[in-house]
Amino acid sequence: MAPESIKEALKERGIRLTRQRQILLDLIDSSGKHLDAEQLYRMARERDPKLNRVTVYRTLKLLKESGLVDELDLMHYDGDQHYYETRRKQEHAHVVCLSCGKVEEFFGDPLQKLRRQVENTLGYEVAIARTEIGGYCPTCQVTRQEELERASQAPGGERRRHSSKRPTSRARKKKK
Amino acid sequence: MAPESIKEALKERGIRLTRQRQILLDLIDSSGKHLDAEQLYRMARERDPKLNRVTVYRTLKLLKESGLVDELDLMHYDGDQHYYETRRKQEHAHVVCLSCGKVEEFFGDPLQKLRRQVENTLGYEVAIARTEIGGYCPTCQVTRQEELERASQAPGGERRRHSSKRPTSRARKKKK
DNA sequence: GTTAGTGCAAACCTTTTGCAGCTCT
DNA sequence: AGAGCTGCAAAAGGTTTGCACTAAC
Repeated sequence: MAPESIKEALKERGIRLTRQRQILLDLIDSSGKHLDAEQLYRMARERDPKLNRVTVYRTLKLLKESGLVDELDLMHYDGDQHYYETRRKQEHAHVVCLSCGKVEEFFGDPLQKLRRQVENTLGYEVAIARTEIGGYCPTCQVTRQEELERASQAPGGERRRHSSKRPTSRARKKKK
Repeated sequence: MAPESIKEALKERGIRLTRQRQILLDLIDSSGKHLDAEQLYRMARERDPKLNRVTVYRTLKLLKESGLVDELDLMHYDGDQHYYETRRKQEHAHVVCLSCGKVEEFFGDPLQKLRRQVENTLGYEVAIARTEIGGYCPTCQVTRQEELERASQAPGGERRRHSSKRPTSRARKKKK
């Protein structure tokens, strides 16, 4: 959605287009990435150091409720925060690599079919559909394969193979 | 998945089957509903008043990492907590009514196709797929229609129509 | 007897709320 | 002028962590 039409949409709803909201709208719309509230807050503060974290949350809530942005979880790969993107023409799924965290988007007819089938078979009026897929990207599949081999060769390396997990989100957070 | 095979799977991994875990496993597996950590905790305490909330979280984390249960958000309809269900044979989507909170499950080939296409076109090894759909169930569609009509007839009832939102999760929480 | 798991208290991260003051229209 | 919005401080909700003790293998 073009920045202009977003702003139009807000005006139409009697929602004021304040300086803070313009900054946030710009950031979400132009970044092209999936930003969470904290990242958005940091970026916004570069343009207006007075802008408060609370305003970020309030704006996001507003945009979400107005259907202008979509809220994502991205499989909680990096913690329990939410990510945001402007709602685009085409429905798409988000594919997250559980090993390196890369996020890719998938467009394809199964998504449209899914929506239609839910409407037809369950009689729902679908407002929003979110599909998130966790897996391993081509690059990380190789790495993982090597790790598994190494583990099975190591002495006593059979039990508890699932404990070779990456640090938790909290742990990673602190390191930053 | 039958309780027995879950327990087998754990034993295989060298994970101890403690009294607390048996209780929780039983609850998740037999309830048939989508329970969150807090509900699970309350129910577990009825069987063992000493069982701690932390144990619930730790057990859920363990089961999730072992791929024995799936974690859901259910569109955050009722807050930001997570819900759990034992991983079943058939992949399915969760359809949440944004008005009454009812949750239905949808099985259908678009889900399998989606998975296959992501694997083929992006080259990912898919580990977990989660599709959540928010919408309005047949019953609530009627109610909603009436509300919209009433609103458009009411004096000055045009602007800010999106503010006719239900109370936030936090607000609802307090009422309980 | 080890090692893994538990309970308790305290911390943590993310998000929301109350309220006084500011600002768009 | 007046509703709407912001900032600040404080709280809340959900979840995790550190550590001493206990229980499963």
